[in-house]
Formats: sequence, structure tokens, C-alpha cells
Amino acid sequence: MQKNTRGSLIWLRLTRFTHQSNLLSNDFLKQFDLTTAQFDVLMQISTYEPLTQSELAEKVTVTQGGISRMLARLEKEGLIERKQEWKTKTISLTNKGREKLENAFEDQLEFQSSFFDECLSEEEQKMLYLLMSRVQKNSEKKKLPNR
Amino acid sequence: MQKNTRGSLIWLRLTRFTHQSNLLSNDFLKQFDLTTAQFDVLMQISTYEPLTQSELAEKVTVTQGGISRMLARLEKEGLIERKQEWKTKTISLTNKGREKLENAFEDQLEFQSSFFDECLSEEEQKMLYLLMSRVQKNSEKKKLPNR
DNA sequence: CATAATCACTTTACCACTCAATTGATGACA
DNA sequence: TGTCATCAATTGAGTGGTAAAGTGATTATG
Repeated sequence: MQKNTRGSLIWLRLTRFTHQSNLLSNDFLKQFDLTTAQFDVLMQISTYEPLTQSELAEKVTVTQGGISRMLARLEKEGLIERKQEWKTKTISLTNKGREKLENAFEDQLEFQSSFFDECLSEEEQKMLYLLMSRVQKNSEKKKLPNR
Repeated sequence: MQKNTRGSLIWLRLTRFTHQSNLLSNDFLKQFDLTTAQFDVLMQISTYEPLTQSELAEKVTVTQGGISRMLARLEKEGLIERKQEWKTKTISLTNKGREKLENAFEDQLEFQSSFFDECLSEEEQKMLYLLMSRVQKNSEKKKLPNR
């Protein structure tokens, strides 16, 4: 079995970094009693509310089933509301949810940025964003038939 | 709530891509009856065998508990062997495991590479690898106290 | 020598995701 | 009007991750 390809090495770096930064982010968000995934969906809701579950699932690239459970937890915690409205459910933040998000927002973005600020210049960050945008969009195109 | 930082945008692209490519990779590996995670640990075992569970956990950056269950499943499928050896367990591939890995290896690496080959030039890929190496190493430094 | 500490691994309970099957409401049409 | 298709959301079974508590053998120490 010969040596790895460049692509597979990039891929490894990406997965390892994402995994690692997720852990650190979870740890960081503990102070706000949130997880990274929860922060992510709260952000999306706050940006696009009101929206349906399927729309949200699309935004955070998670399956219907995943979103359903996630939202059930968030609802139980009182951070979001689901209103059955003419066949679909419309979701929006509660005041408690909005507060919690506003509370964590700045710090979390600062935290996320620190991963790059600490080791890349402006220029390099722009470059990385550009490259990753291309790569990510390309992977979107490969999407499985109906997701 | 103001707009996102550059860092947070990069972060989003990275997580979305990693998630998406993982799904596609799982789908791709279905033909070999493997998951991405399983391929990952089989690769590491094949490279470093024989090794202990803790060493493996280190390599794939997963917790002890996670590795324990993962290996239990792989053992049940007959792909790996665990030999209790003087207090630690030494793991190695079985012939079946080795075969399966060799079978999938080329195709999977080709598949991983395609994500980048399809949208980046040589130069750009080198650049991306360089940047991600820096970023990933930087995140390693931030590791939580005892992992 | 007995008890305590340590070490490698396992187990449990939880979160977050998948796919696939199911439920339940809406709307269409014979 | 009854049935049938459709569509959003839910549920069930499974994977893969975490943290934290538990187990059992080995080594240290009082």
C-alpha cells in the first residue's frame, strides 16, 4: 500500500481540525450552557426567522430527522418556539433564546476567529476563505440525489 | 447583532464541507461495506500495527471510550484482533481486515482527492495544505488539559 | 503483607447525526 | 364524498462521538 495522495492529506487535516475545534468550541460554550451545534442552529434561526423546519434543515445541512430532535431539545429548554401553522411548523426564537444567543454571540465569534487569527495573516485568511469556498461549493454539487 | 467575522465564515465553510464530504464518503464506502470512521481507524492500524488502544485513540483523536466501542464492532465483524497482552490489549488487522482495506484503499484516496482536484489547481492545493497544516497545528496547541 | 494508587480498558448516559418507515394533515379527483 | 397522493414532521434503529464512573490487574508503599 503506497503513500497517501495530497488530497487525502488535506482531507485529514480538515477533518482533524474540524473535530478538534468542535471539542474546544463545545468546551468554550459550556459557560453559556450551549453546544456548538445548538449555537449554529440558533444563529441560523435568528438570521432567517421565521422559517420552517425543512428550510432550517437545509441551512444547517442536517436531515429532517436530525433537526426534529434538535429542535425538540431546544424547545424543551425554552429557547425556541414551534407553531403549527397550516401543515408546516414555523420556528422562531423565544426571548430567552434571543438573550442567550446575544449573550454568547460576540465571544463565540471571537473564539472561532482566534483559530485563524493566531496563525494566519489577513492575506492568508482571505486566501483560505477563497479556497474553502470553492471546495465547499464543489462538494455541494456532488450532493446525494435528494437531500 | 452585527455581521459575521471572516474567521467565523471560514469556520462555517470548513464544518459544512467536512460534514458534507463525510456523508458522501460514507455513501461511497458503502460498496465496500465500510464507514468513513472505520476506514480511518483501519488505515491507522495498518500503518502502525501492532499498537495498543490508547495509542490508536491518540492517532485518530478519539476518546478511549469511543475507540473501545468502535473496536468492539470491528472485532465482531472480524476485521481486527485484540490480544490481551500483559495488561494492555494489542490490536492488529486480521487477514479479512487487511483484504478489505486493500480493496478500498485506492478508490477511497482517489475519492477524497477528487474533492480538491475538481476545483483547485496543483498550486492552490499546495497552498490549502500549507494553510490548513498551520491552522490544524495551532488548534492542537489549544488542546484541553488532559486529552 | 495489606492496602492504596495507577493504568488500560469498558460501560453508561447523553448528544448529534444518519436512513428509512410512519404519522397526520391537505388537497385533488373520480 | 371517499380515497389517494403528497408533504412536513416524527420516530426507530444504528453509528460515532463525549464525559465520567466503573472494573480488574499490576505496582508501590507504610
